[in-house]
Amino acid sequence: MTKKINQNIEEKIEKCPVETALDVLAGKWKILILWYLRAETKRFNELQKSLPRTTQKMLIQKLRELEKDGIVHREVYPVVPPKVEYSLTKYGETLKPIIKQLYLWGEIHKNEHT
Amino acid sequence: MTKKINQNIEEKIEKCPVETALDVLAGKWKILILWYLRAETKRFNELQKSLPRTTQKMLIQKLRELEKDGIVHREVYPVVPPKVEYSLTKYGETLKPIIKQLYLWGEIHKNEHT
DNA sequence: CTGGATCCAAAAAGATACTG
DNA sequence: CAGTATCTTTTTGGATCCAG
Repeated sequence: MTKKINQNIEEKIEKCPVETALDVLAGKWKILILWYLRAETKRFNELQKSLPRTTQKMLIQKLRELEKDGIVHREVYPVVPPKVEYSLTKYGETLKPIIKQLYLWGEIHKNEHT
Repeated sequence: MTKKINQNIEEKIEKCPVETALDVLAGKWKILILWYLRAETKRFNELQKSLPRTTQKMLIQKLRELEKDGIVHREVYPVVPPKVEYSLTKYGETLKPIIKQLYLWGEIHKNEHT
């Protein structure tokens, strides 16, 4: 236990802050998921429609990782048919400026990039 | 009727600007490479030292991709021993605000992230 | 029907040895 | 010093099946 903690501390010391952010955001589709959750809570199938190029499996997988990292909140309603809503946590909200910069860049350069 | 159909088509066809940015930045280590090139030209082995947790192969592979996308410039000096320098292009410089936001976020949250 | 799990193939990333 | 070549591991993609 102590060994593991020390390992983590060591890693953190030499780790660049940019890498800290990437630890949370790396992984395909994650940033895009946050983008679509930026303003509102969404049901699972709404997210699926927003991300037509991903698969159900990947979406679930990435949502679980984001949930684990405390970025996304998952609310299950015990109803029939099933209903699950996803939203940003307070912590997740702090990522918005990053997403916004990505959006701004994309807006400007979308025509240059085939 | 027609209106609704058009709306749906638009939504499906149009790519979100965030995705445009991710097209260029996705891929492990890419953003970190840009971070280390943000202020200065670096030789290949300097980059390797800056990114101790990546492998030579990945570094080369990602540098090639960034070069292909016009973000990084590769300058080869025909000397012995070989010397290759990497730097941001003008286009690459436009990504700096994104990197800066990632840095700022990491600075603030590096201690919260277990 | 919605949300999720499982199996298998493909692609990306990692480790390591070798070269001009 | 700056790469290649090759092999193993991890991540992602697709299809299909399951529970309520």
